[in-house]
Amino acid sequence: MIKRTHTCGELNKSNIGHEIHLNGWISKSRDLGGLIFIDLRDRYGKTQIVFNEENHINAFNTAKKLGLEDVIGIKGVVVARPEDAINKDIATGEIDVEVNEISVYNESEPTPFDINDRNSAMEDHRLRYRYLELRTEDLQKNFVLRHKVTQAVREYMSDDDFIEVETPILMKSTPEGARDFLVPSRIHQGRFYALPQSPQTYKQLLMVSGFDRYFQICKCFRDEDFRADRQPEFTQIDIEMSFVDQNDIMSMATGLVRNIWKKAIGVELPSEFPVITYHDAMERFGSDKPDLRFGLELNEFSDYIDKSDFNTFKDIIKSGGKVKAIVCPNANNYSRKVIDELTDYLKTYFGAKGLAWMKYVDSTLDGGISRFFPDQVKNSIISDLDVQDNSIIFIVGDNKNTVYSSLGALRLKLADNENLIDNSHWSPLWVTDFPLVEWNEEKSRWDSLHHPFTSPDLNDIDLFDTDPSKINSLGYDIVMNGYELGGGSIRIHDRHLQSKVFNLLGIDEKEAEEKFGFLLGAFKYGAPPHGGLAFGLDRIVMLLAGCNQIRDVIAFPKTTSAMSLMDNSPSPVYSDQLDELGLQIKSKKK
RNA sequence: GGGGUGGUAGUUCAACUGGUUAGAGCACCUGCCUGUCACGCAGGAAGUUGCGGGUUCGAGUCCCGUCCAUCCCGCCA
Repeated sequence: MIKRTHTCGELNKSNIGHEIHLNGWISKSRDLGGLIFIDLRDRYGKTQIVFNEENHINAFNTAKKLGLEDVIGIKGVVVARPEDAINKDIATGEIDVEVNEISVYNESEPTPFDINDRNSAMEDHRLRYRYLELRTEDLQKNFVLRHKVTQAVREYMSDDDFIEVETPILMKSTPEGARDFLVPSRIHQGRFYALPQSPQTYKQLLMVSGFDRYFQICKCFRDEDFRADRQPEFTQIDIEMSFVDQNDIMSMATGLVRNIWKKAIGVELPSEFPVITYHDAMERFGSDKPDLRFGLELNEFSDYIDKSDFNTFKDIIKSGGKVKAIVCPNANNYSRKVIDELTDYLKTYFGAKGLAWMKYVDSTLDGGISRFFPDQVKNSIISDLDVQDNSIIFIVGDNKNTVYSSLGALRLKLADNENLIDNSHWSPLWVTDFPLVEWNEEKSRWDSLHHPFTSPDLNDIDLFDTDPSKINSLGYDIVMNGYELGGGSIRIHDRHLQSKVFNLLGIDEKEAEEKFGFLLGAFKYGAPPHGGLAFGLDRIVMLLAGCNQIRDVIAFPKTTSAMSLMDNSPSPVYSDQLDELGLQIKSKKK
């Protein structure tokens, strides 16, 4: 083998005259007859190597037969390019390597798509040949970035006295929350492990063990339906601390995020991130993960409805609903057709019953539902909401959640339409004061908003018996540009409080003992006050890389139906394997 | 579980209102070419139109079913 003395990204004028060796893949070849130019590529860059019929006939004849993506090693001499042949676009563009010896390690069949152009094939095709897609410059960049992020995390955490502890991948199944991936036990037939949805209980136990400051970069598994930013297995940066309050955790995590952004992409984030309550986030942005890179805030509109003749909305308010409005510029962009499309979008996806509107053009509030408002009320709307000329006001009235979700979605869509989002801008924030529980209509019970170990605000204990919906939790989410980067909470470390919460959630003592007995047991023996949070690593890298799908930063991702197209998993297994596990497959339901 | 979009040569796409032998770029094969870098020129091979049914004289095109991919809603403590 010809071992490389340099990579394909580093030779330049200073190497002229040197005898060097390179290894790499053939990225492009240009055969001019007696002269062949080849772009040789490795993960560091590309170097143009030249085969000349007159100088080195053996190497030349070998090169004649080469195809794209063949892997070769060469020996040659670095030479300056003629003045008019210099390529300023690449780092190695001032030199060539004149090849005098070549060794072909592996010839490539024609590749299923063009390695120089990642978009030269559809995604399912690229996923089938993921190892080739990973050869593309785009993806190589993403994984270098991902490495920088994990390095930045380990450096920051380690410098701050955190230690990384691994927790089990085979653990106890707890049917709360997401659906578990189950693993059958051979030794204990009929029993199952679950893959962790997160190391939540383990990290709390590590606090009881006195580890004080723990972190881990670990895989988590959730068997739910998938999206552009959700995979069945994903990576969390998992963190837990003892003897701290919410502010301690938030300031540590702010520092971590700042360090990641600085080390990975050289961006200085502000030393403190804005903090907004869950209630305000929903009221102002219709989302618990608002994108603060632009305005278009939601405005309260009920007062104007009260003074109008618009009975539909009046009735909604009477029955406990809400009416809110967004003021959007460039009313001239919103023809009847466009408005209808927006309406359909909100109806289809967010359960809105309609989308009301009025336009403010030439100092007149007109069109849509404007005729229901007396002039005086129109004037208040214009001044209160600071409506500029050529604006359109979109109004939704419905139950609280529908108003939030539909106007929250409309806000994002309008920002996109109006090009209001500065993609070079980073806008982090904390969202705090989440409700502890929410009412599950379907199952007629209270569900945790975060998880059952989240501490309620101790000032709200009285509300357990009066109005559980008003109990705040000591939970917090960190949000960047409209994506949830992570979240966490102060945990309950007191058995009695934990029982109280279980009780509220309808988990009786027997069930609690069965599911979480090991954790409750640990709390008998000196559990320190503790809390923590977890970040979605994939999502962080996705944002830093400027991608909008998480698959672009996971080396071997699965499809939205949780298939691995490359190795065809999940796949059937031999009946022997099932027998050993004591399992039998039911015939598929039709 | 529900909705949208897509599936045609190795690949990316085209093919009007259902109508001749389903076309083009890149890749591939053959030949020519000593300064290319999207090299150029000449020629060639390459198709179960995702799959299964149906309507029709005739289906890539229309209808029904199904599979796959993707985006979204539900779901994701």
